[in-house]
Amino acid sequence: MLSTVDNAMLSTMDSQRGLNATEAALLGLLREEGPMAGSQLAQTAQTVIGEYWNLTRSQIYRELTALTSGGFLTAGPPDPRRSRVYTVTAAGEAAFLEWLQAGPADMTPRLPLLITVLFGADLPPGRLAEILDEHERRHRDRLAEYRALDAELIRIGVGPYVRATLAFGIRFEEAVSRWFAELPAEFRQRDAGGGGG
Amino acid sequence: MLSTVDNAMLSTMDSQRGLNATEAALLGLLREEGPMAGSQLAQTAQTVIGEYWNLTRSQIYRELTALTSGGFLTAGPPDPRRSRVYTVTAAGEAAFLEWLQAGPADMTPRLPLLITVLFGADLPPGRLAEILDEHERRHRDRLAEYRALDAELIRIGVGPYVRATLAFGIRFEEAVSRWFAELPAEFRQRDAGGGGG
DNA sequence: TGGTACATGTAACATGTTACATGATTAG
DNA sequence: CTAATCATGTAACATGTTACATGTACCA
Repeated sequence: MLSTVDNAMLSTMDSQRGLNATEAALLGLLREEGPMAGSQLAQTAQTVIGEYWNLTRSQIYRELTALTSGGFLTAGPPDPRRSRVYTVTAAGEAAFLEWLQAGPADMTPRLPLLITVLFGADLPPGRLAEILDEHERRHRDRLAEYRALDAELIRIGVGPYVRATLAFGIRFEEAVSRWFAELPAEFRQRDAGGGGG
Repeated sequence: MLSTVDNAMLSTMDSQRGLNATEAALLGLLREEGPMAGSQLAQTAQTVIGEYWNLTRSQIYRELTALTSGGFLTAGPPDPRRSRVYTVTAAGEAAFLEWLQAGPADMTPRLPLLITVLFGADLPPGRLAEILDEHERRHRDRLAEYRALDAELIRIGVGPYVRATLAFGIRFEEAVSRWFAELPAEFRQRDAGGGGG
């Protein structure tokens, strides 16, 4: 046996495994924006990648702990509110760059709305139209937000990489809007009579 | 105490909780296509909803077990390969219709490619172009498949609900293609010199 | 100085993914 | 009849989500 490290120890501080996309994103943000605490990172992540990468505060805290015990981060001393500032280590930087270099996975689609549409014939009259209207409104609002944000990003002279990710959001929402507009008219028929009974 | 049912019992056969989108989809498919075994259902699901709802065989088996113990399905006797045919019960049908009526959740985006693009400046020269080319190719292929499939669905006279879900896929892939085409030219620059080590 | 609302972090739970075990079919 | 391969199902693990506990700052 060359190594004296046992399995129990490895399970606590497994430094060797690759990152997942969430961990990579957090390391990348910490590296770029500088050291910060969990709650700040949560806010930053929501702003910067929230549009296309869903994550929760809880998840961030867990990942910070795991990344620290893996040697990818160091944690500063806790302040009065027991929050600590995390800093990317050399190993963390290497792991991040390795993840980046390896290339992203394919996306795994999750569109509950399309499940509803697929079984739309099983809905009572008018209900599908309600659902579609509601979702169409949300997407229209989001498209407007994205466009406003894009104008703002251009104004303050932000770089092409951030703008490219926002451009994706815009093209996506445009496609969704078009899809809504092209749906068969019968999908959008409200329950005309108010159906007594 | 009005009820004599204790907690241990509820944890085994909790019939009351609502469905998630995966369970609803499985019930809907079983209801529409008729009773079938786990492996058949896995194939059917992949074909019918795989485009916009990612799921694995394992997940299907687990959900079938859970739905059965919840009273939403009944399982037939096992055949030589210990596969059983599952049938939707009245309670299962009610739960499915209830999920459908309540309306779908918003989608939670997960686009690893955009994480890579965001940090694209940290990649070695040419690597981002490679990654983009690879993903663009995959999406172009998928768009072609969807279009062929759409023509086929029209030919065999399939209903408007299924075609609406496919239409979403087509509009989405068109948007993705357009986004790729509009990316700044510098993102697509391959490593020209071959960079001597 | 007490109380209320909010911020922060934690732990339990639900879901999704990967890796394995088992047995049946088929080729030799 | 035996071995290899494939189909099917199971169980362990990783990740994501929800609900809770703790304490701090602000306000009366």
